Amino acid sequence: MAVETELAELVHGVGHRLRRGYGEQLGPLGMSPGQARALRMIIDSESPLKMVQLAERLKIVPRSVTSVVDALEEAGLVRREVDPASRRSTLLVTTPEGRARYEQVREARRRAAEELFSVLTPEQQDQLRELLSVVDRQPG
Amino acid sequence: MAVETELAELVHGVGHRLRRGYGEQLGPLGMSPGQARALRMIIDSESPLKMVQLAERLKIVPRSVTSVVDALEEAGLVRREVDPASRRSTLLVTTPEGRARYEQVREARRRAAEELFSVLTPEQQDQLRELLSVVDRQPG
DNA sequence: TATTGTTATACTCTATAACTATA
DNA sequence: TATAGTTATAGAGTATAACAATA
Repeated sequence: MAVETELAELVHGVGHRLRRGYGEQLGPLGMSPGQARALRMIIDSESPLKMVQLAERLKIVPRSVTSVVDALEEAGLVRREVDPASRRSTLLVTTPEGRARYEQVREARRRAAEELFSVLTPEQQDQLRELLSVVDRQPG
Repeated sequence: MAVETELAELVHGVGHRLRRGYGEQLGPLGMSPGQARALRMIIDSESPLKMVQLAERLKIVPRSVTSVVDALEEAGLVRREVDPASRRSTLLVTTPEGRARYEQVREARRRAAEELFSVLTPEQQDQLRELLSVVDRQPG
């Protein structure tokens, strides 16, 4: 097998393990990984995000963001507010419940990642992060 | 952000890029990445695979394999045959078209992976493969 | 009783296209 | 006319549960 394709297979495998583990940790919290990821983006943002901005950060199309935010709003974790600066924009603001839930989500995420990557020494984790950063931060 | 969760984010991002690139390469061939992956497993196997065995190798449940194989069979790339050794088992055999198509699929896969990982030197690619192997080959 | 595969169903993640409201 | 978001729809990938056929 070509060197590159083997790498592809490994990324696939590790990603699979990650989703499985994270999903299990997340299950009791009643959220999907995608919802948790969106909640994180919303909370981590300095200023309230618009739908389009969340789409950009999640690297998905605006229509797909609508579904994710619907779920978060229905769960009472975020609210949609009309942007005072332009009525066609929606601002996403977190509720106290959303922020509380996110603390649990972050802990679940930490546990899942630690479980998976603890086979590596801290130095190896650094190396891995370095290499993946190069791949993930190239244009395109 | 914790070291581990940052790693999780990077694996997610690289996986996303990989699926996107591979999907684009694969589009003209009329196959999804999942179908291509299954076809590869079937062809790479020494002896004809049973459905359960394919499920194990793809790390998905047997029910999910049924759908993938349905698609491959409908496209004329594989055939289901009754196992002479046990009538409740199904053997998966490739057609000449399946094997020809796989050559194209493999080339598409090679191009997608090369495009993504060519920002790394060959030595870095080795390193990355080493590290990911450790993570992916742990039990669980 | 255990194994193999399937029917039926559903959830997550994501997309394109067409439309509405606003700018 | 361009932008922000939504309704409608679809497809890929995966799962659980119940069941039939076979062993």
